Amino acid sequence: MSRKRIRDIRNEELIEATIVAVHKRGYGVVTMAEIAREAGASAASINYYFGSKEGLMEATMLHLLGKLRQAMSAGYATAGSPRERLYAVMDANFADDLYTVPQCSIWMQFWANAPYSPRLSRLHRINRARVRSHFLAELKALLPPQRIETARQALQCYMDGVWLQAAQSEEPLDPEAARAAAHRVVDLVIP
Amino acid sequence: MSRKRIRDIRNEELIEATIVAVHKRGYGVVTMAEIAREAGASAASINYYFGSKEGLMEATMLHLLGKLRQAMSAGYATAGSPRERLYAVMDANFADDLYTVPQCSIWMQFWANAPYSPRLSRLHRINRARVRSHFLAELKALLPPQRIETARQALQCYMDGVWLQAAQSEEPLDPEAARAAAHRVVDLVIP
DNA sequence: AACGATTTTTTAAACAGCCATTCAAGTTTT
DNA sequence: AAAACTTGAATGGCTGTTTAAAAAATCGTT
Repeated sequence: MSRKRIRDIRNEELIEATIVAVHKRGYGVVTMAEIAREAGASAASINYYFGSKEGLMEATMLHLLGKLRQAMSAGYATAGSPRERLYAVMDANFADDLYTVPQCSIWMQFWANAPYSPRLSRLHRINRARVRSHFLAELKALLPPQRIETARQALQCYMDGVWLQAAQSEEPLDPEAARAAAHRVVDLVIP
Repeated sequence: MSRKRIRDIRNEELIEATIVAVHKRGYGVVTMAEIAREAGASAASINYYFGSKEGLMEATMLHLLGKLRQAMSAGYATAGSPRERLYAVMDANFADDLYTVPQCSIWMQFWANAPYSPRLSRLHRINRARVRSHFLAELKALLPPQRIETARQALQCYMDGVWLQAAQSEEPLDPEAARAAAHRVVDLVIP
């Protein structure tokens, strides 16, 4: 039992440290030593747990993807209509514990590096397809078929674009305002 | 005269090589030697012309930003109404000679690295502010004040989001289709 | 047109530094 | 005692930049 526990604790600590360190220095530039220092551990122990730097990055993204998926599922449970479920998708993306500068920063680094790492690009494809199918399912109930694809593109690209901008921000973000803005965009696209 | 010429030729060659090499390998990973090989030159000559790797990157982005600004100006000249000028902004972003995988790829790398380089983040701020003011100027003529900001965000984030997606593409892009889709999004936002 | 002098361009080699990963030798936990 | 965990130090390799010297281009003068 605690054999599992200690490993899980270290994993989480190291992943949190990775998020902070990558945010501070950038994915391509950050070193194992910096991440280790951030976690109060040694570079060697990271390899002990994750095998390599790439393994650590994959685990970190897996962690964030999990959080996002979970937030989305939670929102879906309480939404009662297609439009509310669209709101829920947006709310999940701009949830208080996801829409922060360091995390948007990581996402940005993730996007930028996905084309050069099969493991990362696999995660990227899976996540994008999932979000896409969520959008399509709800839009089908709200729009005539010939307008669905344009609306989906507008909404999905909007979400990406907001994160992209957020990653550049030098001040803390305002998740509540982001959710309100996202709702207005949904209303703009689905009158 | 030809004293200037040779320098300009090398500059352009090296910048083109940078675009290709960064697209192939990623900003943070690409080496001076790889860029040099792509250009058929030596790493030392890059430093001779650009002073450093960061100087080369800045020059490369300056080059792309110039192309974008030029495309936008050209479109503005022939547009006769606010809506057509909005189309023109979109058309510039998805112009045949800008909306290609390698260039979207570079833009992605640019975005990801801007927060860590004062020189790059300066360029980023300038470009974003310029696009923003173009949008605002046209939207002012088309929408009541309280709806302008939401529409601007929707359009600007859409543009960023499409490029972000394009950078992940493994096939050549279809600029004409992208322009048509962008026009539909404009029509969606400005009925 | 020719030619030596001067400036500009090119690069091979040297330099100095940094990095991810491994490993052996410890420490802690079970 | 055995297994799990931790790390300092060593390894091997790669990087951007500088330097010095050669090659090419340009220029002033005849």
